[in-house]
Amino acid sequence: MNLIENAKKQIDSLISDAYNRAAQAGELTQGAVLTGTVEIPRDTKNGDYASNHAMTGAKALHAAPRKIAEALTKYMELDGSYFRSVEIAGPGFINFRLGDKWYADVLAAIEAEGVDYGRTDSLRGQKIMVEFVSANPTGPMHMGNARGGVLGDALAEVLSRAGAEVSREFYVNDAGNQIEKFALSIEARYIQLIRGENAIVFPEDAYHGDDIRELARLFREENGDGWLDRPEGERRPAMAKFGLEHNLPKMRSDLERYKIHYDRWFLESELHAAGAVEAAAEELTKRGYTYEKDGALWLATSKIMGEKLRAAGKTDEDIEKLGLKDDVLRRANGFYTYFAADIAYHRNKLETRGFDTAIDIWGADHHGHVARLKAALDALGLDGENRLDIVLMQLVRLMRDGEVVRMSKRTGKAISLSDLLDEVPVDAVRYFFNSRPDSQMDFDLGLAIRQDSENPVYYVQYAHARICTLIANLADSGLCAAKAVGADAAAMSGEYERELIKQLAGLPEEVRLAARDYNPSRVNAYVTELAARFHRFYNACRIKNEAESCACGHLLLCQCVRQVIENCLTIIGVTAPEHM
RNA sequence: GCGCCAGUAGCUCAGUUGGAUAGAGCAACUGCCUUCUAAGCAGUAGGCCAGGGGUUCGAGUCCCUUCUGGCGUGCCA
Repeated sequence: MNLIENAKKQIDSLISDAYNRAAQAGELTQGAVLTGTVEIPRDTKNGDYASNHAMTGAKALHAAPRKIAEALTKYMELDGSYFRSVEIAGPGFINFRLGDKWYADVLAAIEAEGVDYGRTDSLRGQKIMVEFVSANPTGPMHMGNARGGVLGDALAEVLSRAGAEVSREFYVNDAGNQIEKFALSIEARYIQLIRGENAIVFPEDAYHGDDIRELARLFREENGDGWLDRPEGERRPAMAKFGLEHNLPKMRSDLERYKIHYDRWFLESELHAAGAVEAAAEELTKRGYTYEKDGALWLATSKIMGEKLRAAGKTDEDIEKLGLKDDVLRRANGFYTYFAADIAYHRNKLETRGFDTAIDIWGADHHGHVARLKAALDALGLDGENRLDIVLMQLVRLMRDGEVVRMSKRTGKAISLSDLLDEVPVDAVRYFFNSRPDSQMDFDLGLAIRQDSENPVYYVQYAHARICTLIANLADSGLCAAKAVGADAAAMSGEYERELIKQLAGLPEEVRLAARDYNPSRVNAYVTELAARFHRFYNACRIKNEAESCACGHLLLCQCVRQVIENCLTIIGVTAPEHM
C-alpha cells in the first residue's frame, strides 16, 4: 500500500470538495477546474503536505491566491481524513498536517506486507527485458561492466517490484569481426609460444592482454603443437571456439559471484545460424530502406531519421546541418555488420518474443548508435522510438594515484571485475555503483580498495544489525512488538518517531519513481536516509527504560524499520546482516 | 564543423521532473559511551548553483547565448 499516494489523493479530493462548497456559497467563481500539485515540503514547519492549488488557480478564479486559500480552508472538512489540521502559508500554499491514523496505517501496512512491502502495480501488465553488461567475450570484464551490472540488475529488480514482468538478458557477441580478431590473437600467441616471440609480428590491432597469452598456453597444453600445421581456415575457428569456451564460464561465474543472475544468455551466433540477420536485412530492403553501393548493402539511416525529424517540425536546413550518414548492413566481403545483427536481435526481442519494452544498458561511448538503432526498428514498423529505451551509462574513469588509468582490453592494463571483487566486498561494490543516478564518476582505486567502515553501505547495514540486537535484547526482558496495541499513539507522537514513519511510508513511492525514471539509485538515497533517521531515533530514545506499552510500540516501529531496510538492501543486492 | 552528456561546498556528488532559508558523504574543527552495538549521535565551518540574457507569482531546475570539460561522428564493436 502506498500511503503517500493515498494521502495526496485525499488532499486532491478534500480541496475539490471544499472548492465546490465554496463556489456554491458564492465565495469563489463557479465552474473552474482547480489543478495543482501536492508535495512534501522540505521543511516540516510547512506542514507534512503542501498544495499549490490556490496559486495555480489564481488566473482561472480571478482572485488572489491567499483569498482562494482562505475560502478553501474555510469550507474544508477534515473529519474522517488522514489530516488533523490545515493552514495557509507564504504566497498561498495550503499546508496539511497528518493525524495519528495515518502513522498507524503505515506500520500496519508494513507488518501486513512484510518482504513485499514496497511493491506497487504501476507497471502491471508490462513485459520488459533488461539487457545489460553484454561484455565482449574476448577478454575479462572491467570496471565499466561492474557498474553496468549493478545498474542493470537493480533496474530490473525495481521494474519487477513496480509490477512489470521482467527478464534479464546477456547478449553474447560470439560472432563477427572481434571474434576473428580474438582468434587471430590467440593464434599469434600460440605460434609465438612454440616458435619464439620473434617468429611472427604480433598484429597491432589484435588483443594484447595477458589473458590471450594464457588462452594460447592452455590451448597448447590441451592440444599440443599439431595445430601449427593445420590451415588457418580450420585453426582460427578452433582457436575462437576454445577461447569462448574458457571465457564464457568465467564471465558467468564472475557475475554469479557478483550476485547477478540472468534469465538468458543469448548468443549472437544463433541469430546468424537461424538466418535472422539476413532476414532483417531483407525485410528492410522489402520496405525500401536499403540500397547497394561499392559492393555493400546500406541502410538509408539518414532518410529514415530525416523523415522523423521533418515530421517533428525540423527544417531541411536543420537536418542538413546534422550531417546524417547511412550505415552498412552487409560489407563488401559478404559479412553482416554488428549493426545488422543488433537490428535482428532487437527485432527478435520486440517482435519474435513480444516484449513490450526492451531496455539496454550501454556505455555512454556508444551513444551515437542510439538514434540509428531506433530508426532501424522504426523502419521495421516496430516503433523503436518508444519501445526501445537505451540507458546510457557514463563510463567510470579509473584513477590511480591521481592519474587516469585507461580502461582497455587491448593494453590489458585495466583492473578486471574479478580483481575488484578479490579486493572489495561485493556488498560495498554493489552499493557504491548504485549510489549515483548516472554521472561521470571518478573512481580512485586507492579509495575503492579502502572501502571499509567509511563506506555508506556499512552505515545502513549497521542500522539493520543494531535493530536485530535490540529486538533480541528486549525479548529477553519480556518485551515484544506483538504486545503493541496497534501503534500506541503516545509512542508514535514524538518528532523522531514521526520522521521515521514518514520515511517508512515512502518506499512504494521510491520504487515507483525509480522504475519510472530508470533510476534505481533512488533506493540507495532512500535507505541511507532511513538509516539516518533510525540512528537519530535510537540515540534519543532508550526503549529499555520505557513503560511497557510505549516500549512495545517502539519495538513495533523498529521491526518495521528493519523490514524496510531489508527490502531495500534486497533490491540493491546487498546483504542485511544481523550482527556486525 | 556537427551531435550527445556534463559544469552546484576544498573533493566525490544529490537536488522529488518550476516551489518556501540550495543538501549529503568525505576532508577540517568541537562535544557525547557506568544504561538496548560509538561502524553511531549532536554541533561549527564551508556557495556569484560556470558567465550573460529571457520566460512568471517563483528558476539550480525551462528557453536562447557564450565559455570550459568528457564522449561520439568507421565496410570496428
